Amino acid sequence: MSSTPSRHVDDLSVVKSVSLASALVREIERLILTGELEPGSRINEIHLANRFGTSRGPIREATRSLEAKGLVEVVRNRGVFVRRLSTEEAVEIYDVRSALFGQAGRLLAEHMTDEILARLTGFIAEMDKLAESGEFDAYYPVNLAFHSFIVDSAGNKTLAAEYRRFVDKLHLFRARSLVQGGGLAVSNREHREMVDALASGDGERAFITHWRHVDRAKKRLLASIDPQPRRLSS
Amino acid sequence: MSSTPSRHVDDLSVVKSVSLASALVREIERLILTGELEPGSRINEIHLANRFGTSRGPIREATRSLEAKGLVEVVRNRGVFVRRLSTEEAVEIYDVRSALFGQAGRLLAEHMTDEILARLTGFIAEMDKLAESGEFDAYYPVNLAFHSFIVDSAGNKTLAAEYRRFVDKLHLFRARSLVQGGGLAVSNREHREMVDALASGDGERAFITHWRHVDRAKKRLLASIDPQPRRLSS
DNA sequence: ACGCGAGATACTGTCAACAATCGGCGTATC
DNA sequence: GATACGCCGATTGTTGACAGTATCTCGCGT
Repeated sequence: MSSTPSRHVDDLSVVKSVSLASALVREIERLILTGELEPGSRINEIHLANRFGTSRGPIREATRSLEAKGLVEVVRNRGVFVRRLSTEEAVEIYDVRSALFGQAGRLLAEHMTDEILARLTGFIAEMDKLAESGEFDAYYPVNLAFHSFIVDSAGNKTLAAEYRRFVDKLHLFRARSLVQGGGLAVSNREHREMVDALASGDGERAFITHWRHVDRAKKRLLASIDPQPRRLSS
Repeated sequence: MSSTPSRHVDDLSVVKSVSLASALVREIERLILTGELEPGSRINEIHLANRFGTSRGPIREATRSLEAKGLVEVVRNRGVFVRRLSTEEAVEIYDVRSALFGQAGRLLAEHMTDEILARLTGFIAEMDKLAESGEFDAYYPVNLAFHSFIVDSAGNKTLAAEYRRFVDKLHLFRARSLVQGGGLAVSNREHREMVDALASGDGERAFITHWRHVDRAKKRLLASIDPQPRRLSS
């Protein structure tokens, strides 16, 4: 419980330029995404208020904000609960994500630069190295950065924000490890196809490769969750 | 579709099953989308509280929710303002919308039924009739219903909700009429292409027709706003 | 022992009051 | 006459208190 005494303290006293509620949104969001507040668990307003040294007002504003973002669920007279994603919802999110990511690929392909291409190939080389040496823990963050870089470079802030929101939301799925894993070497082959398409400047081709990359991740998730329900196991 | 736009009173007394703030979100959202609260205007908490007969607390919760939805903007110590969309943002939203709508078309194509096809062709026939007889005012709502029906039938609630959110958000664009108009007869020709693709069950083809339909609307918007295209292709 | 209902409890929903901050307006000064 | 300064009203930020509701506990009856 009492871990990570690093630089993240539950103290918002320095905050003045931005509303207290806004800062609380970020903090509570962090608690949720790091798993400190587990999906399904209830959020106690008084506890949080004490923890952050504020009253319940700003806490309530923050939770309503998180509700609109889809991270928590508010039940009248019962409280707010950290949202728990069903398999169906996770799959739905994958379909939204593939659409957005494909579009990002299309947009990026239409205004590529040499510098962007260099960055992209750099990511791939790094991931190749990590995959070969078996440093799986280090692979995932680079993979994430690679995807983020593509979305951020597409030149559509709205699209980028939405994509990021759905990636965050996937953390609420029970089997988080499943959405993180994925082929590695297989995945990086797909990455190469994506970058090739981007380099060609063909928006349509870029869309397909990017869309398919996420769609395959969805299929892997489905396969690992629903393993041919033939018979009830012992 | 539980909206009864005819008789709307600023009274929420009947509400008990759902939180007051949630009801306020809907009400304020309505005020914004109907244009009663114009983009750029400031929302006075006390005025709203008096209007709805509540205190400022629930109003604040509602506005924070709307902030997360992207309908309003909160400036510390200054208040909340109805969001005003720049041309760039409107274009960005079109790119998000086309991605989502294309994906909806793909999903729908993959599980079409005769009944859905009948409904779709019904919409098109009705729009044809209205376009010919020049009833432009009646055309737009049917057009909207047609698109909504597609997105709702795709079988992905998350996708549908997001699509709807962005369509709503486009109402915050200064030249609302521009996003409503659009070829009519031209538009309905595209509609026919979309339905043909859906009927064929070819997801890829459905995606392209649906994506292109929204993308063309974006191009029309760009053309009418920026009369000299910097670079033209396609 | 077990089900059931009244009371206790803990929490959320809402409110009114207090504190802090911003913008406007008048005035003084150069 | 123009500009800088400071006061004041208006509005937001935050808080603590009160009311209503769901859940839990415990005693009672069978």
